Amino acid sequence: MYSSQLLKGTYQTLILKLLQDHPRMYGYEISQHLKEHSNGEIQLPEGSLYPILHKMAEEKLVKMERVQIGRRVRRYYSLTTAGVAEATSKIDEFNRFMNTMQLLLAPKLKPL
Amino acid sequence: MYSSQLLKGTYQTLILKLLQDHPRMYGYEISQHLKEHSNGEIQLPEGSLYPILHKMAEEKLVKMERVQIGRRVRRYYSLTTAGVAEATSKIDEFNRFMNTMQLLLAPKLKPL
DNA sequence: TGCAAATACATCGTATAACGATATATTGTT
DNA sequence: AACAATATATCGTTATACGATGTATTTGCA
Repeated sequence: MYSSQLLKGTYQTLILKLLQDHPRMYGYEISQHLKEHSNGEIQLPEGSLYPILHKMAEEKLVKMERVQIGRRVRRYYSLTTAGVAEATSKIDEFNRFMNTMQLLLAPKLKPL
Repeated sequence: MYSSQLLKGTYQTLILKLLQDHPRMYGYEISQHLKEHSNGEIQLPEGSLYPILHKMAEEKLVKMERVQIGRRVRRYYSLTTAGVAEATSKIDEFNRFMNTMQLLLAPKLKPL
């Protein structure tokens, strides 16, 4: 696991990216997907996941629909039009950010 | 400027990296260096900079020495032995983190 | 000469996130 | 029957960053 400090501010971007690539996902599915595709390095805890999802719904970046699965109600999230734009923008920003950081953290060549 | 969310948790790493590459630096110098070498994208505000520096001094990652410059006292910071180790470790962690993020945020190829 | 901008450091109060702990209920496995 | 996994939720605490603000010195230039 990376220090929680690093992850801060990236959760929303990661969730937007996942919803960009999938028509709809539910909370638990999102957390499992991140865990698996990061080799266990990113484990989004429930205490963080659900508040983020609720906030994004409030901001109209995602829409939620309840789907009855047996006796259980599952909450699916998908991107709104605003969410699609936000996803693109956040991912782009993160890529630029990574380029800058790579530049700044690149090993300094020892002078001859 | 990147959203402040993204920068959170990277300031300490950036400062450690700078001190790794320079024998000693003072606060204002650090903030100017970051600004210039990021094309203005990273502007570490004083309200963040000095508390971080004080905290790192408290944690014995850096040592501070006052140097008289004319009538002004300049505070130079340099890495301690523990700071050198911490720098290496933080930079390494950030690089691994970037690899993971690049993987997760890579554009998904459209299936044929 | 005078005044603005740059240099240099500092702190307080606020805002935002993230997270551990905890709770609830269902479903599948042993 | 008991336990693990599935699925969602919230409360209270902690960590961090930051805007605003304050002080003082030095440099540049009109």
